[in-house]
Amino acid sequence: MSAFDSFLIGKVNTLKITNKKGKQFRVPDATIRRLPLYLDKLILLQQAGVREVSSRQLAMSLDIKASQLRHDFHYFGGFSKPGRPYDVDQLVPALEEIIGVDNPVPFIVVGAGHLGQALCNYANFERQGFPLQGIFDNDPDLIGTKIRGIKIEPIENIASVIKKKNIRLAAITVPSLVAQEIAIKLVDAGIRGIWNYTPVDLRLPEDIIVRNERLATGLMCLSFKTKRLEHPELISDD
Amino acid sequence: MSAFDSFLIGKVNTLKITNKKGKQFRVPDATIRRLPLYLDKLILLQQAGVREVSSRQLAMSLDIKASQLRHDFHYFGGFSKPGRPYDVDQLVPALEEIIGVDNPVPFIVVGAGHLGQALCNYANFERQGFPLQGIFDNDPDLIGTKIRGIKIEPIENIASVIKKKNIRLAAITVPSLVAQEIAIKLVDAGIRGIWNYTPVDLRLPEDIIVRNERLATGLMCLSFKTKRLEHPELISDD
DNA sequence: ATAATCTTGTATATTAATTAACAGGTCTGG
DNA sequence: CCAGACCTGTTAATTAATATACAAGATTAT
Repeated sequence: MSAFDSFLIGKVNTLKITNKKGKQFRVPDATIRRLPLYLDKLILLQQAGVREVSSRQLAMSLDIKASQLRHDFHYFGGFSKPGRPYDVDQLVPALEEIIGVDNPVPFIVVGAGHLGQALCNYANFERQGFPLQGIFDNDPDLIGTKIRGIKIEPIENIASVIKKKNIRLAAITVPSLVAQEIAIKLVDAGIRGIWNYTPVDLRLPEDIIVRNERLATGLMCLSFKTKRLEHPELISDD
Repeated sequence: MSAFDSFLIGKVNTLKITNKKGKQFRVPDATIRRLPLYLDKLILLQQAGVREVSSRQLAMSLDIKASQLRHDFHYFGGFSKPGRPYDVDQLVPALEEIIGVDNPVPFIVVGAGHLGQALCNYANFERQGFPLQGIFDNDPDLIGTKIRGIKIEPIENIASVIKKKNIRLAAITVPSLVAQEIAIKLVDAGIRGIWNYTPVDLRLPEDIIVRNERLATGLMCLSFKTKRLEHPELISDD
């Protein structure tokens, strides 16, 4: 099975990159999407004490073809000595740099409802290089309470926190009605990437990256496929 | 911007479908991925009282090309009278049937940690046709407590609930160590689709649909793109 | 030393997905 | 009644993504 999200929808910010050999490539979106999965798996291997991994092994564990993995890596160049498998301890930081998590990337969560709280409680973000630096909501009952040691602040504080801590990424889990308004506020304060959990199509300047996340999409995809496996009359495989 | 996840990784269960005109198509995975987004948007339009929508309007609101939307719909056939835009009240149930949510699709959540609780608390699943029918965990402190009126039950009860309520879909948010074991248990009890929030590559029979979800992936994609927009020397656009 | 078996990088071929183009149908205003 | 502006469904063209193939280096065993 394979991937799915808002990342599929909308204009693709095609990125060109110059690799270490000075050759220019347009990195396909499909490749960009796989980079975090490679990194994720490599970190697991690293933690397990694995020092070397071949494209074949790594690809197999991700259910993709080894050639595709090599093809993906090829855009960035030179991850291994010729004829030798990849060195995990070398590949991890290389991928971290490419993905942009070589230094911690702080982010904030705006909207501390159930979904917002869940995001805040998800400890793995920190481990994966994304320390949570602020939680904001306008509900007086929530303001002042803490999640994972971080105090929920009123939304009016957002701009000053963003500027003070130099934050670029924000997740928004606010009610639809205020989503656009808050997104603008975030962008004005310096946010460059928005992780949008609301069902609103945010209209923002072109250089702001928006990633729309829709939880139910996952269930719908599962539903589509399981339904057809259970009702073979809907499918025809020749 | 566009989509991104585990949906991209692994073998694609290519589905063929016979449309209303008796013509057979192989529905591309990319199309399947967009169907829930179409439905989602159409329901919003329906709630807003919109009766008709053209491919151009609908596509624009999703930031895709109208021709792509028509191309996607084309696999399933006849959604509109010739020359006329789509009838929202007609299209919604048609898409619901295609996606398999024309009848409610019950699901369960296994693992009631922070992430599991967040999923359970996300009210929109029910509204979108996925009523939550059970929450399971082995933590004695959690068993018996309620989330949205649903009591957390011990994992040993899973099989009987699945069978009694005829459940096909399950989300798992359990610790990695027990993920494979629990997945097997679910499949044995009748689960056909697994929404996997653990970082484990589940090894299951071929006819079981697995959708791997990785939260941090979203932040990584944002990070990759914002980093390159902020450091133009990494990009070269000609 | 050399054959067998690993490995990666990369060019080529194949397949999939997206976009464009357009034949007809509908509707509105004049 | 006809022109212009919509509309969809469908095929064709284009572009993107994936898979194959293989040259060349490394390693191991004999």
